[in-house]
Amino acid sequence: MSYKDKKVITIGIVSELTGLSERKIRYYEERKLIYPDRTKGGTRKYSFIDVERLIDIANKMEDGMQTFEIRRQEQKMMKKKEVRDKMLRGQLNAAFNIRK
Amino acid sequence: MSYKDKKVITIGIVSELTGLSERKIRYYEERKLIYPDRTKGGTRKYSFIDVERLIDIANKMEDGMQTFEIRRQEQKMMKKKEVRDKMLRGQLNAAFNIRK
DNA sequence: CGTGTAAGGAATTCTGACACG
DNA sequence: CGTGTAAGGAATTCTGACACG
Repeated sequence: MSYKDKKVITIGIVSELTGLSERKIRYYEERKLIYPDRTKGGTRKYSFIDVERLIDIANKMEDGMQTFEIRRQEQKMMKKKEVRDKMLRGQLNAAFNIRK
Repeated sequence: MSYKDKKVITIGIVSELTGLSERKIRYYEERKLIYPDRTKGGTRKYSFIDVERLIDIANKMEDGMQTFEIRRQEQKMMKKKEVRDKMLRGQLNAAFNIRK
């Protein structure tokens, strides 16, 4: 796992990096669009990938998309990816079995 | 500038990442071994490179090296790098002048 | 639905100092 | 010299709620 995925940034910095208010950032979490980690004390911690994702979310919100639509769109992408990966694995297995 | 160089991590997280006490981390700054940024409020912000550097410092401290030695050693490395870069630039210029 | 804001409290960080060795 | 700690204050973050639309 690279530095991009390490959850180490507090919400104030994320707010500066993205230009989004802390209120918005917390709200997008409430709407299951983002999943920060927490310190023992309860402070949120984000990764650079989260920051990139928030910027992406912000763009879609500007385009008039609603949070549930963004979430659904994301789930579709994940589904597509899963199917693609499953097929790829199937082909790899087939290729190996042929050799046996 | 990559994510590694972005100063976005607060001292508590850096402490967890490096295993060093906050006291030590602040002390190494006082000794000019590390240079965090600050928020408007005065809270320190570190980069992943700073974290790597702190781990390096910790190792040298364990080896019994003193802070001023670590600083001096670092300055020597920088000096070497400067000379190397200067020579490289000189050769590049020479190569271009030949073509003219 | 998405977001601003005031409210009160808790977690985090800051500095300067004293201590020990 | 390097580091722990108690002290007091300031900056940061948290949650739940009310407001508007």
